[in-house]
Amino acid sequence: MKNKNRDKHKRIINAATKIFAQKGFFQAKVADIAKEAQVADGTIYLYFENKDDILISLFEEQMNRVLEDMKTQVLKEEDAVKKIEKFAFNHLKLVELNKNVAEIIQVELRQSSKFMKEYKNEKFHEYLNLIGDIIKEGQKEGIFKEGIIPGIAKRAFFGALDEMSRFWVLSSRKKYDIETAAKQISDYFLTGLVNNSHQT
Amino acid sequence: MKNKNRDKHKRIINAATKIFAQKGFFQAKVADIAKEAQVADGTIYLYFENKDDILISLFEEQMNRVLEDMKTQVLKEEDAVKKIEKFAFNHLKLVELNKNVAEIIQVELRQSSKFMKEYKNEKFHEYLNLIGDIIKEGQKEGIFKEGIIPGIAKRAFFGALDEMSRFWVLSSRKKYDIETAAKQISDYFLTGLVNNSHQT
Amino acid sequence: MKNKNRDKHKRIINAATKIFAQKGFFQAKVADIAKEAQVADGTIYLYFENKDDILISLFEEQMNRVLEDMKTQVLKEEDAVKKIEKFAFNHLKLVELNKNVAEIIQVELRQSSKFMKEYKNEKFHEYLNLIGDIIKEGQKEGIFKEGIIPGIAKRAFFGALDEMSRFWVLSSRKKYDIETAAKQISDYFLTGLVNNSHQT
Amino acid sequence: MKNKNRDKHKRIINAATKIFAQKGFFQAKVADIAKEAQVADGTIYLYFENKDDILISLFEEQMNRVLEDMKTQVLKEEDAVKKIEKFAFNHLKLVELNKNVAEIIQVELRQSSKFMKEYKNEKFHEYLNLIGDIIKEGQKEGIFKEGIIPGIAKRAFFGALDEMSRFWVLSSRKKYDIETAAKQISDYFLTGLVNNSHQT
DNA sequence: TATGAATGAGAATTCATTCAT
DNA sequence: CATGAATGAATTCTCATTCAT
Repeated sequence: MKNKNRDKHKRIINAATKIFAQKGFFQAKVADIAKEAQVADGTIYLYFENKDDILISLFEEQMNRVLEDMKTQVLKEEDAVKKIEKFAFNHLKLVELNKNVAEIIQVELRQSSKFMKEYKNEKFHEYLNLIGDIIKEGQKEGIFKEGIIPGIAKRAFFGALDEMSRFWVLSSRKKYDIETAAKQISDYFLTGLVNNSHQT
Repeated sequence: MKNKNRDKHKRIINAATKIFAQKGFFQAKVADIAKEAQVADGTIYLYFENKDDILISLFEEQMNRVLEDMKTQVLKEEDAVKKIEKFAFNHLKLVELNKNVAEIIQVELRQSSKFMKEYKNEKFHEYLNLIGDIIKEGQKEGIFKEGIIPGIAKRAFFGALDEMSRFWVLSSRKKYDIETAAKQISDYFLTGLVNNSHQT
Repeated sequence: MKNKNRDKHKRIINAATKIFAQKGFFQAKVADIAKEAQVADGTIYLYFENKDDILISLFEEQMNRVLEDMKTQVLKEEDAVKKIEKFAFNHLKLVELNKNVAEIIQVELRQSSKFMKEYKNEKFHEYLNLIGDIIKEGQKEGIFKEGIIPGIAKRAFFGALDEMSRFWVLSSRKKYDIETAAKQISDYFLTGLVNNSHQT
Repeated sequence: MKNKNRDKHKRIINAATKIFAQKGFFQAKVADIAKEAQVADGTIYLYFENKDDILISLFEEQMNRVLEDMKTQVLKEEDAVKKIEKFAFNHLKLVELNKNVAEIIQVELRQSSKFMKEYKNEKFHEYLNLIGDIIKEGQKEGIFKEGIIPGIAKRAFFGALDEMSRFWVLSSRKKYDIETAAKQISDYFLTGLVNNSHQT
């Protein structure tokens, strides 16, 4: 019984993930999701309050998974530099493995402040703070410059990765492979664009 | 007559900018825009094909302005490093001055691939390429590392600035001032987070 | 312009009157009303907030008419006895002339306390009070017994007439004619059933 | 087993009585009734054909009780005058004791002709005929005027009582007590409003 | 050109009823 | 007999777009 419930809930979430990614929240019809999940339209409402609730639940659940994944991976690394590199690689990897989820989070999450005023996206902040914590740790260890403001740096780093993923998500084929992109981006942040050996 | 036309067109674009920023594209009603622009609902359709067209035109026109602005500003600087710094500052400045425009570009532009399949967002690519060109120029001059892939770096830099603006746009009050944020972000990209004087 | 608006408003009210009377409020579809009124479904919502609002407006407007009618008629009579008789006749006459309106007021009005909690049916109370006033007047003139409680008597009299109309409204053909019914009912109330010449 | 069945049937009827009275037939959900009766939604359909059938059964059963009650009480009285008085008092008493039943009969019964075309409300006519019989009896005995048409008078009397009950049922508190109201109403019908000692 | 009343297709949601367990 | 999860038909209301004035 519990299993079947779980199963249907999951089927709906998965269907919604696919449909929302395909069409976007507003253009996705509840009927589309039901069809994809192979349940009746009404069944959706046994598991979710309304259309908004599907999106919110989807966020929560997927973000939970992503968060766990990332935490585990990052903790494996010892120093802050490695952690940053790992984060970059992992983020892009996760995006590749969950294109639909990524697309929704990228595209629809941004609207959250519009259509779900009360919904505070805590999971997202947790995710951002993983970066913030690495930076603070790096500063404590003297590896990262003192002047860096973690609240800005975490966003900058996330934004860089995010824009890269968007590029992938929205274009059909990848121009650069994950390893390259991750290495490039973490390198920019770690050592900068400027050529140190160059003398002006 | 031509003037009057221009005037009404502009009034509608401005109204749409405000309304779209406020409610998002899908939740903004054409009637809302008409009201804000102080024209009749039907009048909108004398100047625009349909609702989508309002959004597209808005992008084009606003992006044109932004592009011109940015080009002029960046050209004033001599070397690539200064140009990067200027770009960062200017971008955030523009966001502050055109909160509504920024919000639309941030939130709604992302959906563009969804609801306007055929619309290729060239202006945005031009904007991105401003960064790409600075980087290439820097590389040519030997200031920037050779290994940097401009196609990736331009996105990373834009993404960093963009995430910062989103933070501003979506939160009501700014935690960091523009100068600080711009300096921080361009510094990350120019010289990295890593403390060079630190010996491991 | 004003005329056309009035016209459509009226057409919708009339259509609603017919449809509500035929099927009852809950089983009447807005689409039915629109069809009957020969307007598009959406047009209804230019003139009324929602389905409830149609019913409420209908009440208000029809009751206004009925109230005016009745006031004028009753005022023509001089003494309370004649007024009571006139009221009875007029009430039944109005019911006959506006079968649909009567049916709605009879059948649907009763539910008002259920689905429109906030709607205070003042018109109906005004109507009831027309009877109450006649009774008080009769008492003041010494024609009616002092012990009569107008608050009860007005309801009793109205109830008697109303039940009679319900009988007519719900059955297809009238068993008794209006004059007879009105005379009978007002006689019951004026002089009672008891045969005074009879000696126990 | 039979007992248990009866019990569940009764529980459902009682629950339905409460819920219908509270919300009205159309706004009452079968699930509400099931919950109130502490049975599963599906169980209802083991005892009743459908939602309509619940209402019809409810009428039948409750009206049977009311009818029996009233017959017994009225038969105790000897003459027609007393019987009328008794009927009035009893009716109002029954309404008070079974507010929910009264509310349903008052509000929902009126719609019966709409949603259950084939359902002929015989019990109600039996109830009405109790009054009719008293009147005929009174006429036979010479107590009541010959000119009175029982078919009209029974409705008038019932309507008067019914309107009074509606007033009670729909308002939260009673303004007049039962004895007063019953006495007033039966007096109106027995001896009329007109003051016989008054000389015009 | 400008208007805004009218249109009607479209979508979310509800809930009586069924049926596998 | 009892359950309650699942169904899907049905209905209200919205809003982009049109068109007569």
